[in-house]
Amino acid sequence: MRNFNQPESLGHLSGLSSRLFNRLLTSRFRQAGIELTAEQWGVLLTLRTQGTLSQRELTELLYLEKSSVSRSIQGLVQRAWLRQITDPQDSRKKLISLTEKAILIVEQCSVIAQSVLDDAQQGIEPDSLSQTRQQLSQVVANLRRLNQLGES
Amino acid sequence: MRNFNQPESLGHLSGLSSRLFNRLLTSRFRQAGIELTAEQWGVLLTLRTQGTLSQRELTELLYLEKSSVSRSIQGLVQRAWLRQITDPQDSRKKLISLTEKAILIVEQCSVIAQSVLDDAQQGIEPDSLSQTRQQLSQVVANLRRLNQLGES
DNA sequence: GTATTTTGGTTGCATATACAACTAAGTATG
DNA sequence: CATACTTAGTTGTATATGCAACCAAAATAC
Repeated sequence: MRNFNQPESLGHLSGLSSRLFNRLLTSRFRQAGIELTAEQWGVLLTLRTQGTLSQRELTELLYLEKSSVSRSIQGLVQRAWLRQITDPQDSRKKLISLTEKAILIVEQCSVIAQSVLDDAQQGIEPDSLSQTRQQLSQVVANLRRLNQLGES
Repeated sequence: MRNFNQPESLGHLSGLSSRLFNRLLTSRFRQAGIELTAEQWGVLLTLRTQGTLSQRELTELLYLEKSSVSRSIQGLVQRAWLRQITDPQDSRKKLISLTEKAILIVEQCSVIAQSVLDDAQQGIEPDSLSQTRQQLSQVVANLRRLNQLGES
């Protein structure tokens, strides 16, 4: 085992953190009467800030496989939170946008998401917090590059 | 939307980081001829450092639902990487331990996991890295507490 | 202008995860 | 001791995710 230390590794910590964030977020949505998973929330929020997007654009912004995005969208379309129309310019593309219903929900969910974030970051100095975000972004950038290398 | 900023939120960053870590880890395992997912690796490593554990103990260490652990173990037992024996003292409990085969694999995988970690952390000062780990641990602790509150 | 390649999406399949309902075994209460 | 409660695990169901194989439409090559 040498000096490999699981509980303190960034891989382990980020996984744990991600899972716990998602659990809390989903549970607070449910408390508010909104049946929405953390992942679906990510899709809705991205569309709210970016406007109409093709599925491919969503895969790049969320850094997910196209199949994952495809299925996530199927569910949200069924629940009438997303509209999916074929691009008249390019009939391969499907343009995804929020319905009016979803826009209202996103407003509510934003407040909840902010509360989760605030609660999770309790007791941490804003300065060191922004440094942490910066480091994590660097790690994410490194990993993106490394994952892409593997693909070629 | 006010000032809620998705791409920089810790929730989003940790999710992204976790997913990318797992992808890279799995892909390097595969390159080394080892069919092992990042999650299964977490189970094996925990057992390697902690020794024999009941499934309940594993759920606490990994902070997973008992059902997730149950299924993960089923797969690893089938592949003869884990032994699962009923506790003679308490026949509800199932004691899980690594097989000899798995111990050898864990050795190989430790090297790979360390390389992933090193590569991911490239370009970050060791000092700020340890600070980042500390902050993330604090966030995880906060989230654990908050999730538990919701349960009661 | 057809043939090939690339691109955008979907579907099949496997693992991961949570939650809820369930079973079996041990513990506690009267 | 019998009933109730608690604990350890499993199974059903739903979503999430990745990978590979596939389809259809667009772009490129010749």
